[in-house]
Amino acid sequence: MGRTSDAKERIVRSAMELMHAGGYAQAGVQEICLRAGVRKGSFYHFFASKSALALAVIARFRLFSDQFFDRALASDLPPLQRLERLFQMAAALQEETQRENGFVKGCPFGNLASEMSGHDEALRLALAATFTSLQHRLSELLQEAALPHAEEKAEALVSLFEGAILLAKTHNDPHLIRRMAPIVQQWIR
Amino acid sequence: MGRTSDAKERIVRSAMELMHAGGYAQAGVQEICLRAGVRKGSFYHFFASKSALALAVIARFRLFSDQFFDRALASDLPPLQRLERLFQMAAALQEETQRENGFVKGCPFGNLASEMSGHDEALRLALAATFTSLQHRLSELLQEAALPHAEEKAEALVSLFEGAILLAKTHNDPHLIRRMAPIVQQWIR
DNA sequence: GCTTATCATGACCGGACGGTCAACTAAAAA
DNA sequence: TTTTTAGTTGACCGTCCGGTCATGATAAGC
Repeated sequence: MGRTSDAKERIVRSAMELMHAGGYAQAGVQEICLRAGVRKGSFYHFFASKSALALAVIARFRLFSDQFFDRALASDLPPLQRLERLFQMAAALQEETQRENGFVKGCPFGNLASEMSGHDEALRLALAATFTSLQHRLSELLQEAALPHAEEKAEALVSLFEGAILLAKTHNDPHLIRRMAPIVQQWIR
Repeated sequence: MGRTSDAKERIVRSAMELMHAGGYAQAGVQEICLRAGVRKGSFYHFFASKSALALAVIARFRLFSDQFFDRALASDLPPLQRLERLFQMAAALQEETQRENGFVKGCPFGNLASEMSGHDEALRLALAATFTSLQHRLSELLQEAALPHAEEKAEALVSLFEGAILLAKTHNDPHLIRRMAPIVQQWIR
């Protein structure tokens, strides 16, 4: 019943772009609506608050990242080569955002985590779950490679991965992520 | 000539606390002044803008971090054990901030970098220089341990270090940083 | 003690912020 | 076709934002 609309979808897409590029605080509700072609009144028909939108944004980014990790870690290569492909693909992604925006946007989860996890518990938990998910995928990969202490090493790999993206953003040098690939190869054996 | 004052100092200290705990956007000029016991008019006597203050805050944090790295990497231990001490000390620091604030504050540089380096070039450069400084220290340490590819490995270690702190903040689990210590030992050899 | 440069004060600015609401429109279900 | 319900609109709210400025207080240098 009632009319249908893709406004909610447009709002989420708009918020994904703005929050990824400028962070949560920088992305104003007004600005998000403007880019989505939606009036602010409609925004609050779909979302109870800005932080509720952020939750939806994180969920949507996870769809992207899950597909990304599916491709990066696909079983068409030996485990350690998949790991290298993960870093190479992440580097390529950040190189692309640098070409388009002039600066490296970084990881949407890492960015929101450092900005929000101190004062929004719901967002913090959603972000933590995202990192845990990647950790589990990497842990399975390391187990497949018959490496000991897979869980702990996977945690370190996630740290290295997020840290490399953060440094790439800070130096505005996406190639930094690429330099991690051979080191990971060497370290993980 | 003219009167003297420690108001500028109080402002910087106040801003360090608030920006570390809540980030740049969350720390309002008003709130910073309130905690410093200074009226807002005085603030703009000492600082041209909020982002000028942030620059001073970063510089002041570097004094702290330089001392921190001096102690962590001091030559009273073999190189690799100094590296372990770095992670142990960082973990202890985040454990302390968690006890005091209820949540892990994370790295002041990493937090500001992910929030600001996309839209404030001066801050970005100050933050990048900070990471480069740590990288150089670690590179020298690795060279002292006669390890090849010291510069590249140092870059990876900085990534791992910052990433671990970011994950510790996201999971609100400072112990995560401690778990990196043995893995670094194993990886770096 | 007078001058002078520094610091302090508090009112004020325009605008942006997140959020609200009652009235209205339109499409799906009956 | 009528009802029902979801979606749309734009004006509006109070608050806080970073930033300004004229005026007044105070201590250092002479």
